[in-house]
Amino acid sequence: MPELPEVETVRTGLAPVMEGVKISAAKINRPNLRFAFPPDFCQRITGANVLRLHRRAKYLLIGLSTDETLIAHLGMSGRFSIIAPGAEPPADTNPAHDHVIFSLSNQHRIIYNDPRRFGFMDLAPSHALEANRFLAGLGPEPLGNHFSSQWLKEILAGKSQNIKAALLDQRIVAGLGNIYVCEALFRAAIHPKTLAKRISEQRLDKLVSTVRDVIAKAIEAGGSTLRDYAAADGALGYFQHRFAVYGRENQPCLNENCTSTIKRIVQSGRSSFYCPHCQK
DNA sequence: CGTACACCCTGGCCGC
DNA sequence: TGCGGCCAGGGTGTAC
Repeated sequence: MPELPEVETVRTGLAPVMEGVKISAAKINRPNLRFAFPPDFCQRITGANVLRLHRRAKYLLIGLSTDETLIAHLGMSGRFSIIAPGAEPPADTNPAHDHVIFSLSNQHRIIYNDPRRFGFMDLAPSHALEANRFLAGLGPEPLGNHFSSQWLKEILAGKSQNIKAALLDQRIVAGLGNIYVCEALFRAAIHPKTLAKRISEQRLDKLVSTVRDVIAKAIEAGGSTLRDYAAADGALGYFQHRFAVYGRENQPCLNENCTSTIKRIVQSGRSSFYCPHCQK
């Protein structure tokens, strides 16, 4: 489900309820999501105080007073819900998929629900997070200073990949998914099939700024709600209303003076949406 | 080595 | 209304 803006929205929703609060109990309802939970998962987090919530790429990072960090990935359909004291879980989630339940010392519960179970959780030492198998090797954050046209030029050299696949590669830039790659390429007027290493530095500059812009705007909008995504407080994102190409096959291109319609092709097994007239 | 593809899983939607 | 087929925001392991 969630790409970087959705995970960031989840983080800002969970932080006020979790930060500075003790995890009084934890329960997992199945031994594994996508992967097995780390050994003694519940035992290791029970009694810990939550320090700060962070995010890296599409990973939610929950720093604990035990000097361990809980790493959570929401896969395609993962959702955290905050249940206030006496309140009921959201009616639109199937309780059969409530896989992890955290009980907090402030009487709130946090439920992790994930029908497809593509999400997963891990624990890693907070002082050596970058060595964790999921976090090691991630590329720069799209909103950070290390993501630049110089970096792209460097890392794309020698690769024979189209730009769509390159931007989905988390080692090249961390946190983009199918939606925001499609949107960024449209705004940068780059055809998704373009061989990445052949894009000029000037066009890479434009691409870097459109990636930054689309991600920043999506975070401001609270992410995109397509099917079941909602922030932890239940709020719906609304960036989906600003999609220029994603999910708009056969609909008119929104650029002024363009009479073309949006096309859909499949690249590396996923849909790419683009305007054949505006993106070269 | 890099790239391509199958696969993990459920649910919603579409067409018949 | 029921059912099969297709599609979905991701990441990994394996095969070339």
